Amino acid sequence: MTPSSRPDRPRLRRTAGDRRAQLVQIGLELLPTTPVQELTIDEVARRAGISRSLLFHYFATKRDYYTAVTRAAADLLLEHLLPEPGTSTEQQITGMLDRYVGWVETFPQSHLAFVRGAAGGDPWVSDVYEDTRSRLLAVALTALDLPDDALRRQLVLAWFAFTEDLVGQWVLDPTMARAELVELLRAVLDRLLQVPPVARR
Amino acid sequence: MTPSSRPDRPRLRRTAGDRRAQLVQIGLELLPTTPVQELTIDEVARRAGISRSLLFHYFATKRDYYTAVTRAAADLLLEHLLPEPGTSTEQQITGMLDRYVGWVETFPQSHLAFVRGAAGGDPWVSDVYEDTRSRLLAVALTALDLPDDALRRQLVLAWFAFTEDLVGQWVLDPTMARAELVELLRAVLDRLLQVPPVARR
DNA sequence: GTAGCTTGTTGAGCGTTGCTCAGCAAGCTG
DNA sequence: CAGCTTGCTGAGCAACGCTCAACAAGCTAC
Repeated sequence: MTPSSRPDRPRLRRTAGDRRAQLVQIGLELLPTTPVQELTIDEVARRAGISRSLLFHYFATKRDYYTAVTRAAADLLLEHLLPEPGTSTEQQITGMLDRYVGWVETFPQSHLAFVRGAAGGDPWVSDVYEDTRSRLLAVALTALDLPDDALRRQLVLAWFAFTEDLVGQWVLDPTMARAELVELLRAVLDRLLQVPPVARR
Repeated sequence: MTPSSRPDRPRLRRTAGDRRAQLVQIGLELLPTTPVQELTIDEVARRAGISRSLLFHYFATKRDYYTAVTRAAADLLLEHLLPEPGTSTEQQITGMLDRYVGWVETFPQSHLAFVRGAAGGDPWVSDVYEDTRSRLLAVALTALDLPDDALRRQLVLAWFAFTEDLVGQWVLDPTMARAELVELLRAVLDRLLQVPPVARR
């Protein structure tokens, strides 16, 4: 394109950590527009201004690469959702919910790509997704101050799926105010946790 | 491998319809073990005993092919779930739920592959998934004899996600009797449809 | 300063896979 | 058996994941 833009600059080296971080960062930027598994090594290498080979120096396999990218995305989300430890149960839960909705509102594409891509096809990536869900579950159970028997775990996880889906739809077609959405989700979880007696009679 | 198994049989021709059906069928058989997008044309052609080229005669693109396969899988599921028109509302809903759980119990792999693959990466395949959900929604709303305002649609769709997730977990770790699971899901839907006032105050 | 080492980096190239295209041949019709 | 339709194939191209031997940037030691 611009042939004289960088005629023969003296090829600079980065530290291993820098390069890795840069490559993952590029992956994160590509995630919203590209289904995870369709990231092409060529494209990433081109953006980073390096050769394909170098990418394979840092990530043995394409899978390794986009698994790392997915994990990074998951970590970002998780970090964003974590409640401040000091506050009350109610505030922690509502806060997480609210931040989650905000996140989806801010990066709808990104979030869709993550949820879908992560849940999709590749077992490796699914593992990252499962793991993230599981960590979130632990946080939620702690915040709710609930024991984590198998049934309750299942219910809360399924409620995650409910929430993910509803928020995803709501972003596309806001049928209510944002605060109401959060309140609704909170109410559903509340009622849900009162249901379990069904399984115990 | 077995060099004399079919030495020079006189190459038989199938009708276009037959061939298409056979190819889709092969795709359906491969679905449980293979993430949709990882179906390789070579493998399918090999199983069908035809050349790669022929597959492209019927499906212009690999995407076209596995979209067709996914749609076929979705149709199978839908057909299996459809309620008998004569029966009562309650029986229709419970029946669908029961058949759904049975389906997931019978083909856990297959179902997982469908849900994940369908929700995953590729927009084309996601469309099939969305479409199936939407058709199921119409059936459910009719069975429940509910008006389909936007909010209710969103809630029932989100409940689908809840159900999908919970049943998926339950199959891996049956925390209750099957009948109880169905009853629980039914109860959750019921309470959910009583919540909407939240959005209307 | 320069020899020497570590290690970030590259280019050439191989196998697989999605896809194209020109042409062959099965099986019908007259 | 001529002629037509159309199911079907093989050769081959481009893109992509991945390998490997070798180059060179930038540090340390003398």
